[in-house]
Amino acid sequence: MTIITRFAPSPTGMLHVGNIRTAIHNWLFARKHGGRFLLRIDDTDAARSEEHFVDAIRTDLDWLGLTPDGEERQSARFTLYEAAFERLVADGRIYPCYETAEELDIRRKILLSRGLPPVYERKAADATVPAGIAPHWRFRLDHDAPIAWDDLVRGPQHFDPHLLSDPVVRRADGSWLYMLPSAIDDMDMGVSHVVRGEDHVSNTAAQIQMFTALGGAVPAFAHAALLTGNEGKLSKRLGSLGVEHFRDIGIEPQTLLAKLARLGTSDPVEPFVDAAPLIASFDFARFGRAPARFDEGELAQLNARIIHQLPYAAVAARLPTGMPKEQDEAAWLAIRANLETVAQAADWWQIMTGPIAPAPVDGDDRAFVAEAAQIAATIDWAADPWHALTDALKAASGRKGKALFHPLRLALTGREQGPDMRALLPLIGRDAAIERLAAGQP
RNA sequence: GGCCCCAUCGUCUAGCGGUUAGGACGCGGCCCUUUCACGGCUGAAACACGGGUUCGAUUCCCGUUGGGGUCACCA
Repeated sequence: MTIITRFAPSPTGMLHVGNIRTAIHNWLFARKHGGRFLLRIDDTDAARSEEHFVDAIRTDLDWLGLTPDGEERQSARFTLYEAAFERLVADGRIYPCYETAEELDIRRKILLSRGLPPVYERKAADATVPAGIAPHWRFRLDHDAPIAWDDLVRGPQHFDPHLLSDPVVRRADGSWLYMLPSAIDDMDMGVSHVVRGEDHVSNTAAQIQMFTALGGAVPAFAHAALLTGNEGKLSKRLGSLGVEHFRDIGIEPQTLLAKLARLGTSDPVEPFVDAAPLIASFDFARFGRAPARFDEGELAQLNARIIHQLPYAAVAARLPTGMPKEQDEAAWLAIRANLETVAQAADWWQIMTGPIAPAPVDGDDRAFVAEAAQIAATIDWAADPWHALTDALKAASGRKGKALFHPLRLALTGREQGPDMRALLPLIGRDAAIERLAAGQP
């Protein structure tokens, strides 16, 4: 059996952390089993769907490296829904309703205030049908068919249909609601595994009866526990954190992938630059059933660890210019361990290519730095100028340790700390180095 | 309120009756390093509470408390 998963966002907003995690789960599961990962744009709600969100979704998935193996759009599949709808109406599984939204709302509140589950109450078969009102339509749940499935994350699940409302599947104006088209599409697209968040479990209960009523096979389900914010609550912030935000603060796609693939599982979050180990270890059996906390601080630290490993090829296009081409890679390798974001490379690039502001060298060190400038002009710059320079200076000045190297670093880079000078000095270059040392006083 | 999940270090978790309660991230210390970072080693750090069951409960059962989800003409 071919594994087919789908990610089905509705283009009513940007993708956020929760969405992205669901997409990652679907992608990982399909990849692991050599299956197909499909993107389905759930845009049945014409009023709220916007085309630029569709583009944004594609762009975000692309940035994350979650390339879909196919794409569908619900707005292009209405005839399919129409046919199924008519069949279900003929079978008596879909029936017209005439209550107004206000009516239903009041009824719900009454039920709730009496401590009862706010479930939709069907009208008697002989109830009077109001004239001149276009009906909306509900799917009739089979109250005599207990609902059960073996969830890949949650284990055996059971639902009593009496506790569920007959879901509204179509509005009075003919527009579709999520529930039925989703089930139809999952069948039609051959989706074998529906992977989504825990907030969908009760939908699954109703949709299982739809699959059956439609005469199709019921797919497997995996409902992952949701994410919470730092405070342990499902924060609004979490819902607004999108790919764009992460990209803006310098988070790499690999970081998001590594974090979201493992958060809430029993596998440790590790700084994988490559997705292969994430794919190999992906298993719903390792998912916890309790909500997991998404922490931006932890994400930033993971990001740094990933950047420290990023090969030159992965960042070359984003690096600043100004470095001789043959030294570009060496420059990246020299500084990457000191970065938290790739954008910070610009600071070190400036230091390597100049110009830099004259460093505030202590009065005591000025003569020493001046001496360094003279020696720098005499050493061999081809091999290891840093050692050549410091060795010569050690002999000439008698200085050693911090007193020896600290004034040099300061004069050469303008900073107290940074990458290994041995790697940095050749990249700064002979002339610039001598100049900076000579100008070692403000 | 009904129904459904869940409850172990700060965080993510392993544990499936008898364990020095393990790992990862973070944190502290040490080492490496002529700085910082990286890396290596090491340390501190947890079974929500109350009843049962049992020779023995972190583990099984019930309850309490707490957290999450859901009960839309949103997805």
